[in-house]
Amino acid sequence: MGTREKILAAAAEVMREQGYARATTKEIARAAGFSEAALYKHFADKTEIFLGVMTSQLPGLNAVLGDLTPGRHTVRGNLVRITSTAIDFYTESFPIGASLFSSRELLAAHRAAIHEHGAGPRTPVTRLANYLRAERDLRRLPSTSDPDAIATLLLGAAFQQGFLRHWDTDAGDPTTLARKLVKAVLP
Amino acid sequence: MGTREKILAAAAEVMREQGYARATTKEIARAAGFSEAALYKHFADKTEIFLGVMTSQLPGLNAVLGDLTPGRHTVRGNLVRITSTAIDFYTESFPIGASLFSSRELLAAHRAAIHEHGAGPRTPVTRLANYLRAERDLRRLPSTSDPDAIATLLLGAAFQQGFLRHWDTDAGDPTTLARKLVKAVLP
DNA sequence: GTCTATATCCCGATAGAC
DNA sequence: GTCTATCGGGATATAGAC
Repeated sequence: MGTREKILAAAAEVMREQGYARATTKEIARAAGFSEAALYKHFADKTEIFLGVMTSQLPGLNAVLGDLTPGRHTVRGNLVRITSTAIDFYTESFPIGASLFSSRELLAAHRAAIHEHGAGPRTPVTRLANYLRAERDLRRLPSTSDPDAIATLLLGAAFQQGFLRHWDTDAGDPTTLARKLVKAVLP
Repeated sequence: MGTREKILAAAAEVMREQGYARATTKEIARAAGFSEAALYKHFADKTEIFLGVMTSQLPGLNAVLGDLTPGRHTVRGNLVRITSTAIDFYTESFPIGASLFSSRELLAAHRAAIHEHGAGPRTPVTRLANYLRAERDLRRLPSTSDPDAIATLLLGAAFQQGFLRHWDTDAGDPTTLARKLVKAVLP
């Protein structure tokens, strides 16, 4: 693992554990085992470090969404798996994502950065809705069901769980909850 | 409005508009029309100001939930109104709520403060679920429906919308979305 | 109660040696 | 590429006059 990667991993760890306010260059450097000056040989400024964390250190929800193949397994099973994974994903990324609201500049910089990748926080919802539309076309979902609404509901609930799990540490098993939620949207 | 209230209102405004990082004592004092020293005559420290904002300046979702009376109006109409209000509520409070993740101390302090009031971020979900249980007992909901799941889905989706609306400013009308979501969870 | 002025600290970022 | 040392600035919080 190169210096750059070590710095990003350390930054992600500090942000998760201590919050953005404590994620100072000094603290990141200490956690990475380098001097502060070394950070600035690999990144232009602190915002660039933060953007690097967002794009490379957060676990991928998209990878799991990519495995979704219409017609394979059961729709219900696929939705449970996606919802459960989404709960874990949002739980992990919530503290770092929330840091975006520390400053308008950070939010704007991040928006610009990921806009270049053509992705965004709505992407998972869109992809899940597209999958559901395909299943509906295959007659594996009633023609009356609303793919967009179902995707919004399931991933929205997963998103909020990501927040709530930092509040109550004693939240239940993601899969158990996912099963209940899916049952409520699939007739 | 007393000095204390002016300070809290100014602090809330700055946090919403500029983010927590820019919500410095200097900036809050300027927005409130006082000196920085005046802040410390009314609050012990900056954390106390933040806690005051959280408890007194955020709009109440609970007030609307209190208006819910099982058996009155239609279940569908009630759910649309709650969901739509929740979208607005979460949109307004998201930037300030996200600031909680700036530091572990802030999160811990806030948790302790609202624990005394016996409330928390799960309260709206619980109250909505209780309302739905009552409607189910009145046979206005199928006996097979899951009140907890429906409440989690609707308020979860509203919560995520609160975030997404800060990303895309061009999000649709809350009521229109609320109607689609409610339709998907009510058979 | 509110002000001006200041103390103290620590942040992000850079200079320059090796 | 990495270090030590340091700068300029701005943060929270306080002292003391009115």
